[in-house]
Amino acid sequence: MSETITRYHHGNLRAELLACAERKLESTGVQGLSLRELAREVGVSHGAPRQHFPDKQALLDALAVLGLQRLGSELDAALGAAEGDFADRLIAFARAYVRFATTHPALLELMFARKDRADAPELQEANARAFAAPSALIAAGQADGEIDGEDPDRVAMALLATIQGLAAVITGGKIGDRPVDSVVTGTIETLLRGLRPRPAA
Amino acid sequence: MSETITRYHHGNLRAELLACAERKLESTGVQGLSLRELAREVGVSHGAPRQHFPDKQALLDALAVLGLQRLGSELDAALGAAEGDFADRLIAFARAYVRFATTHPALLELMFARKDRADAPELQEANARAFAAPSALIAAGQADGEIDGEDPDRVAMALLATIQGLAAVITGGKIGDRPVDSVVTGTIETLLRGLRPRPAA
DNA sequence: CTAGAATCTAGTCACTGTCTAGAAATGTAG
DNA sequence: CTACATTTCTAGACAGTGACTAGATTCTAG
Repeated sequence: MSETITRYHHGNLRAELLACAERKLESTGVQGLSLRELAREVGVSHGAPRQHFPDKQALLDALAVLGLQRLGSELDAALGAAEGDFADRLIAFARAYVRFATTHPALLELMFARKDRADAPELQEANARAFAAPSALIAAGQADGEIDGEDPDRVAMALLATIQGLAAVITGGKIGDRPVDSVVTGTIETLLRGLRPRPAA
Repeated sequence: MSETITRYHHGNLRAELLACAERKLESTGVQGLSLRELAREVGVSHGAPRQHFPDKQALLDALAVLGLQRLGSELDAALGAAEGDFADRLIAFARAYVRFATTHPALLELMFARKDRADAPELQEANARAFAAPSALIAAGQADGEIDGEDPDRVAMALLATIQGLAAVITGGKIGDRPVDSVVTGTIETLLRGLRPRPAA
């Protein structure tokens, strides 16, 4: 912004690398992300990124953490602004999640890429933090009797799985020309109807 | 087996490359798949694979097609052996799908690699063929009134999305120590309960 | 038997991620 | 202000990769 002068010490290489990487990620995918090209675009030698990320995977992990933080913020905002009953709030959450998934598909892929990754605790922590509000919402719904009891977090898992699957189907382009929001709303309503306790069979 | 003699012409390089690639895929993931290493393991020069696959992506596409064919076979077998009512058959399908997804996670990732890939029509054809039987099952369920009408293939999409999401959640390791089959069964039953037409609200 | 096509080898190129040594800038006592 | 230590960046090197090319070898029609 204010300083276009190329100093020897860049100043905030780490942040700019991450920003540039995220920009590139959405356009070229994970495959087309090169540390050297990144360094070139930021205007720094090819070995410079190593000072801030010991590994390419470290850069990707940092990107994933950033993505989880942003996703968490958007989910929090959506749930904070949501009004109405339990179903309305749950649908608001689903919509926000799907919106993020369709807006940043490559980032999402990165965020949920590797399975265990026990070597990256900060990733799991960021993950838990991002889904704190939705988890609380579902727990509250169960406490209020909006959801059939049984195994409490098994139904939570079913809900999250469905929303995740919706996002995957939509980003996969298998939705055709249907409006996204109505598909998401309809699916969640259907699932909720099956989850709601019913007086008699 | 019968011929360990290394002839100049390998005989069936293409098939063996695919087999070796699929073996490697499950152990190292897509990232750790190298054309040169593949050629080395099969005992052939590094340029040989190019005769059968003009591109690395072509090799990956062929792998995906093979995977879709195998998935289709397993789904057909599961649905063919399934007995009982609509719900039982649908659950059989879901279980077979999840079993495949958990057994070959890297292959599945390849099969549904998020891209339009309009340049690979054989992939889309293989995809349609693999899901022919499940689609027919769902359509039959709708025709028999087992499923609430509305938009016919919107509910089909919801079902597929849920199953796909279940597979993603399970391969992601977020299932804990719960038994896979009961989670799958429970989720599908819940979803079906919501889909079934009910007399009154 | 003999062209011609199919198949494989070997060499090359640009590119990548990682590693190393050292230069340049910054920070910190004295 | 000076001298030293640390951080940050540069530059060069290395093995490995995917892609391309020319040419050797084998198979297969005619």
